[in-house]
Amino acid sequence: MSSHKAVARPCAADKIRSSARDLFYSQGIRAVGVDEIVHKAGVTKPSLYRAFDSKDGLTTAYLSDYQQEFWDRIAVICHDHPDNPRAQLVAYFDGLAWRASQPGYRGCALTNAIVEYPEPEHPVRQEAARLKQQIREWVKQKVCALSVSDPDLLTDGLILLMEGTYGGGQVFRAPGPAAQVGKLARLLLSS
Amino acid sequence: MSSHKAVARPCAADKIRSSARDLFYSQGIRAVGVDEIVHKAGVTKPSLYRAFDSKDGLTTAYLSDYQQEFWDRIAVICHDHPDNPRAQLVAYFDGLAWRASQPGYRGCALTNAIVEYPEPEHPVRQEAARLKQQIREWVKQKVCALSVSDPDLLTDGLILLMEGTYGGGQVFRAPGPAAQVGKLARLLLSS
DNA sequence: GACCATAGGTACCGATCGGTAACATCGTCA
DNA sequence: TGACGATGTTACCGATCGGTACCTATGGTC
Repeated sequence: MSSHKAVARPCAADKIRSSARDLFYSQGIRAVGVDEIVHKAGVTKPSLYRAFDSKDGLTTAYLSDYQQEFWDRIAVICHDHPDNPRAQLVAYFDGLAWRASQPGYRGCALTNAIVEYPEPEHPVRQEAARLKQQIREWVKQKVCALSVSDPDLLTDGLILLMEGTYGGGQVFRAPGPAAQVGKLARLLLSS
Repeated sequence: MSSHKAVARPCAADKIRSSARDLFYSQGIRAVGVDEIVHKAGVTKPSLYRAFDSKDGLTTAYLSDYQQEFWDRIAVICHDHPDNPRAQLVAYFDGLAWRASQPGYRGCALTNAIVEYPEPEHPVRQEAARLKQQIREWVKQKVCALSVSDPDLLTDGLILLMEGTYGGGQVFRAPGPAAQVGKLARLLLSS
């Protein structure tokens, strides 16, 4: 990647990505203007449009960055529980329950983006849906390694628990139903 | 209410509420301008601002209308399954699974509004959160009438399944995990 | 018919939006 | 030194946003 040099002196594009990541996640995509993004990043608007072709282009980059954070968490979990898909799934849901109980939790950036961009042909929505499908397939793969009676139903149940936490974590004040998602995932996994 | 006369000659406010309901739900609140709303309603902008003090005021009215549709569905279900809270819950989740599998499904208007308006003090968000709390209490009340071992955990599980269906129904193409929410609710109810 | 409240229509406002043109400045490396 | 690529500066564009002033038409009451 481009991390060992970029950390020392982050270029404008990186500062913009970081600024957009924080603002888009906490305030929503449509609610944040490009002026606010470049101001927080300490750069100017032409720098944004030199690195990204449009606000939509920056938004898809934001979704990609957010998804990378997901895979980073998964990598840590898989490292902590090697060759134990059940423990990996449980660890993810325990971490999710914790994050969803923190102040400022705003759910999943991909789901939120799909809510904000309902048009099926919109590039932001298509990218978010594509990345979501990858998550679904990761869960399905882990469930299939469990040799349960109905892996498809269990996968669907875990996905609904995840999405429910993304939504319920924003909707209800802590401690909300999202705090119990670890227990509920265990319940589903053992039935 | 104001239905028996309003149907014969719907006043401007009613036409605006109906137009806003369709546009806000299908395209999102921030994505729809007041010009589009009044154009679809066949009225003009001053009529909107005579009936509502602002777009936010119209939006909270939209959320209230949407919530009423929820209570109407609940009323039908309770009429179909009197004195049987378990059957009432199951019937709701079966209906939800069906709706979430229809084309154009966009989840819950209240949850979507909270995603679109993350600021805690925003009146739209506060109204949506207030109405959501009513739903949570309805579920809790039904679950408590069931005399199960851990009613709080079951309530949280059912809420997460609901919210998961709202999100997952938009994110994944049919047939997605949302289609299984009826089975999964039964599974949770019998454990 | 005189009167009045309510609703609709036309035209417009200032602010903000995403996006761009043209030019100055800086650091790096040959 | 000189050339170059990346960034900063300033000013601007057309479109769209939420919201409003002003006038006219309508319907009911006395």
